[in-house]
Amino acid sequence: MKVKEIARAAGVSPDTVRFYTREGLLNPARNPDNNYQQYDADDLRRLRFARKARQLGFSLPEIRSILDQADDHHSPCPMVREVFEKRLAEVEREIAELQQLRKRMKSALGIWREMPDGTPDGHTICRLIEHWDDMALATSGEE
Amino acid sequence: MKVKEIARAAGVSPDTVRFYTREGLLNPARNPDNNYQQYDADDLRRLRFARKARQLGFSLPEIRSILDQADDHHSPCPMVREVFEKRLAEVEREIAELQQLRKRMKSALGIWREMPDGTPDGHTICRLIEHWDDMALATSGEE
DNA sequence: CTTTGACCTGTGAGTTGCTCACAGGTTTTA
DNA sequence: TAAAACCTGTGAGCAACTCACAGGTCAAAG
Repeated sequence: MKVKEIARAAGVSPDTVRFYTREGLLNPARNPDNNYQQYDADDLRRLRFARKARQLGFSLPEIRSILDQADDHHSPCPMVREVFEKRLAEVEREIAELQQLRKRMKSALGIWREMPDGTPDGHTICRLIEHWDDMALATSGEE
Repeated sequence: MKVKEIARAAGVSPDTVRFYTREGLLNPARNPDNNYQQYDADDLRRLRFARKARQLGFSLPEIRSILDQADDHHSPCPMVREVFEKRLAEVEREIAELQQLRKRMKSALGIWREMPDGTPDGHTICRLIEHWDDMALATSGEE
């Protein structure tokens, strides 16, 4: 398979395929005639795995190390579980944060809507953001 | 106020203050003696506004234009409301996505825990990610 | 047989919102 | 008076791509 073909098969852009190749996640062979990259079914599996892992929040270095360990045929990935659980906790934190944010935004919008003139204009909103002083919200505990 | 002072007053790092200054969000005067930046109360208000707006998801260019318009004393920000509502929709989409993700992750973890050997190891998880084929999940509709 | 168009190659830069590092000037403190 | 702590501007680094560029290759059409 050439770049475009594997890209299509995995549902990503050719640029992404090239990028992953650069980053060492994919190790295609070469066509000696024209020096084109030649991906095989295993590359496709790796690529698909990578995409799924990305969706779960794994970073490219993490994915690469998982893939590399799997390649070495010895204990595939003892760190994966840990990362997975860490990621889950992170996702939950993100959700909580966003829900807080949504609540604030909606209530602001509600307040604005109830205001004398009906729909609030940008002017009003500017002032409200400016005086939005009860906004402690997830800024302190960044990592 | 000098950099460190305003930074502290707004709860950000001096680097951020400098960055915002570079980007034109803050227009401090200069101490002619030593060429140090001199921020005043207005800068502090701008900075605080900027931080709050950032937390609401406004981009720096957006914030700058809001601030600039407010400076010009003419109609401060008619686009703000629109951006605000767009942002709210986005937040809700993100929440939905993350909740989907969490559901998947938890159910996977649940399945793994129920498995014969009790706690799943990395090995198992690798395979499961690999075969996680029902994962259509918010990948298609990126923007 | 040549030309067009679609594909391939590698590399380098742009994106966002900071953060960090560097080299040197200034001010404060001991 | 010398060290520590601050200030200055600038340039690079981060993540995960995406896009652009200049040039090589290939299939089919004229």
